[in-house]
Amino acid sequence: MPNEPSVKTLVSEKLMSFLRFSHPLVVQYTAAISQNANSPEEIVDKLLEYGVDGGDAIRSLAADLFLSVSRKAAAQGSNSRRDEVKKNEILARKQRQYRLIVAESDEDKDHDSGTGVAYSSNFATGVVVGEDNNKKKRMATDDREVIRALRKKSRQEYLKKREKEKLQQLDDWIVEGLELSEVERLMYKHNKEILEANKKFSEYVGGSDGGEYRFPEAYDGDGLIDQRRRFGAASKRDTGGFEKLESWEDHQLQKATVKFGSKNRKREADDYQLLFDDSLYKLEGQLLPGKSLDDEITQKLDYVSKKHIGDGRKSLPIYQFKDKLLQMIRDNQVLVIVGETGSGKTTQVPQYLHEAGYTKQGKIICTQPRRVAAMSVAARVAVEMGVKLGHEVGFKIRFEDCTSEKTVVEYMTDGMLLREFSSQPDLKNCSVIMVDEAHERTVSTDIIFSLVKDLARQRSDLKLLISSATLDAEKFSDYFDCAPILEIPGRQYPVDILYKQPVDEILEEAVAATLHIHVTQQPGDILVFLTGQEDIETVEEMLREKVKHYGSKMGELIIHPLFANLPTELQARIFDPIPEKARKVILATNIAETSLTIEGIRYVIDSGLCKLSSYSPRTDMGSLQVTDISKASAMQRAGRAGRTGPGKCIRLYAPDHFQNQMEDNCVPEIQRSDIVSVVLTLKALGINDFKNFDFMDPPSDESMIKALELLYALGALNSKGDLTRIGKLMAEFPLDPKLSRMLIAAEKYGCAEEVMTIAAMLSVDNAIFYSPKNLQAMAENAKKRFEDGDVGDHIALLRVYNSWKETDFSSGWCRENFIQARSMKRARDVRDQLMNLMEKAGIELNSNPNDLDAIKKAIMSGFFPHIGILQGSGSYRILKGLQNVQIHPKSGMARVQPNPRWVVFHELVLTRKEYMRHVSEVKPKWLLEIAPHYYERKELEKFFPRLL
DNA sequence: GAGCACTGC
Repeated sequence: MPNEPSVKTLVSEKLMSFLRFSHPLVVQYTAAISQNANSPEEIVDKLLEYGVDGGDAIRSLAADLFLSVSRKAAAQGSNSRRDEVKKNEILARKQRQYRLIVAESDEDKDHDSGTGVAYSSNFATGVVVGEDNNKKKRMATDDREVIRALRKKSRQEYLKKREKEKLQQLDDWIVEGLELSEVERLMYKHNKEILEANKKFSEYVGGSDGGEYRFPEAYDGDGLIDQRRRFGAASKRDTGGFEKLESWEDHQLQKATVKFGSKNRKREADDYQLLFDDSLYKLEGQLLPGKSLDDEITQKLDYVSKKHIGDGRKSLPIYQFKDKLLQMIRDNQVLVIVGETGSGKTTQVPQYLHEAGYTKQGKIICTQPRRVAAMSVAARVAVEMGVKLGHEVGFKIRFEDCTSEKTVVEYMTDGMLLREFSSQPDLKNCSVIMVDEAHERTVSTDIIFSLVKDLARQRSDLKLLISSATLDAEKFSDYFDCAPILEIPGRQYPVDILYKQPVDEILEEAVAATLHIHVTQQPGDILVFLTGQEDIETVEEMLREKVKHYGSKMGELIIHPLFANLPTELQARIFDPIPEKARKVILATNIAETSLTIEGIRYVIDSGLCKLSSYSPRTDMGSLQVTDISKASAMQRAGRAGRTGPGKCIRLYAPDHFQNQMEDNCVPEIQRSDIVSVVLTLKALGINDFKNFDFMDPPSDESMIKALELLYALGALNSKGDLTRIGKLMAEFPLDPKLSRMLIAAEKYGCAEEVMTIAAMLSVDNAIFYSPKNLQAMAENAKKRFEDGDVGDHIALLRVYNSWKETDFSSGWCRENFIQARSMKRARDVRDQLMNLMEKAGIELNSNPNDLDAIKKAIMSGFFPHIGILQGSGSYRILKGLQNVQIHPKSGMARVQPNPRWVVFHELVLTRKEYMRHVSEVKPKWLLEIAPHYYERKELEKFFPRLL
């Protein structure tokens, strides 16, 4: 066939007619989808998923696409992406094997290379992961050799070319190998094997029979990793935290002999047998001996703490590893540090580096996921170093910069570092970056990973430390080109883990378990992990009732709820001292898993559940769902019982559930959230090729497409996909891009002051109004006053802020009006920050508080994709979408009669139903005025012919 | 007439 149209032409021409509003980058993505599809149906499915519905026409388009793609593939003998994945896997496996081979053969003779001394020297207790330390050390050394060789060949390259490069590198090895050392000879031999294996593999997958390659165990047919099998495979492999956890769990399960059933309990708690007979509470579990520190290390720690009484720094576990750590940092550019809480890594490592002279070359930056952590850690380090906070040691968080020109050790939030990147992409005044709590995988840390990985390749003088709690270490190491792992023990006492298969409702079980511990166990406080406020309040009530019922038969039980929305003064009550013989129970959400450490906890009850936010790019809707926690979380929760002494943890689920149902780690946040602002941030950093951007876990294609489309619609990107002037400006604001766009547009409508307030109020989530159960009617009334005249929720928020401002930001006023002072103060901080940025950007801060239409038009400039039209049924339809939604009952517009026909909304949420949150009425003709590039007159006339 | 896990710029 002459002049066969290229895939790209087909896609852009035909598809563009379906994706009537489509960004060129979206077309690129669509092409990428079709490259990977196995059949026309698959393409159609994908496109339908993305909301492109063109009926038969699109089906024939898909068939065309597929044909041309397969022809092209046949012509070039190219492999699809999944083959690439397989090949990369083979390479990786080969490399791993190769390391083993080198390590083993190394054992036979006295290998005396200069670099080899690095960490095999003089440190008997040095744990570098795994049980056979000597072997591991040597492997780590050789890893470094490999990395050096690889680095030498490929700096500054992305995944796209990776496979090709790897092969090329191997080739180079073989050609160059003239004077070979023993190690090199082995490498040569092995590389040749890899090359041959690859060649065979290519022939195999490229073969005409279309046979499918399958991996022996750990990988499924799609080349994707099956988590469970991977977990099994990982434990059989050489190194890593997987093995550690798994084998430990296995060990415990096998060893378990002591029963902790009703028999024991009766003996221990005869007095209560009437209360706690079998029908009331049955604990089917095993008493597991629990996790304990290595004896040698425990002894050493004890010895050290005795020897250095009064010297806190030296009694920390990490002190034992100081020399080794410095040595490893000296010899490697990237180091993964695994250390549990209490090991002292966050405070000590930067100090060691400072003492070792790293700060002479530049600052040491240490990132934290939380503001409080960044501040408190910096404060402590300042004390330890005997300097004033803000001088040599400082911290930098939003709204608070406590650093100076003198500062050489800087703690900051991860989001802050991301901001720093945009003003100084090479971070040239810094010598070490330590990413702490990396296992939490916040969106910011994930992006920082990619950026620093790249930066490290450009700047060989930059040192990178990735510090994490155990589980992910291997993954981090793999991501950073097989960086060595240094493991530091934490101060962790043994925790016995008991499993309880739930029979009743989980809340009932939690109550029963709490009471069981209370009457049968030694003194010590109890921490119960539940999903949210509602559950916590229910359990609190149930517990109080039980306690009242059994009266003096039971010791006193002091119950404290704990969740983020709880007023701070009530949160602080968990630290109140309690009377002797009483026991404290804390009913907490995830807040107690990471953010808050409570001393004196000896018992943990783990429901195994948590609420997890998720976002669907297809429907643009967010929701909170009760989900199983991950294995990592379960371990973290259990660990909370062993901070001050040996403890116990009751898991309200079966061991089998833990082993087989729970994921190893939670899905990283970046895959669960709206990534528009991430994409804008990356664009602003000059990153254009998202498809090949080296994410540790990439967000879905779908959310990427939606994000690009939105940014294009907002005018942040031009048709080439480059950042526009407006886009650059938008990236400056620490806001959702829709809010930034609205803010920038406000100047034009003469109401920048007002819109600034609204943006600030909207960006402090939904925690402005609160209504206590007993005073609901009053709270409702108070709220209604701001909604007077059915002005819409946006204007109501503006009124709230301005009224508060008139009372000179009074907290008393907040209390009277059922408004959360905490949120208001935050809104004020955000507003101040926005004002500074607006001034810096040269945007005029004009004001027109009475022209509500102008304000709404400014809002629409950012939120024109969020338009709902009233349907006959009383529900609303999203203009550029298919969902039917309703006005959230908490919105002031919900009770307006007749219902407004056209509304703009801030966001969609899925709770009991699909709701629009923060709604205001708008006029349809504004749409044509503000977003003529997005809506066509014809399209709008369909709904409301007369209004246009 | 419903409900807000937790962070961060």
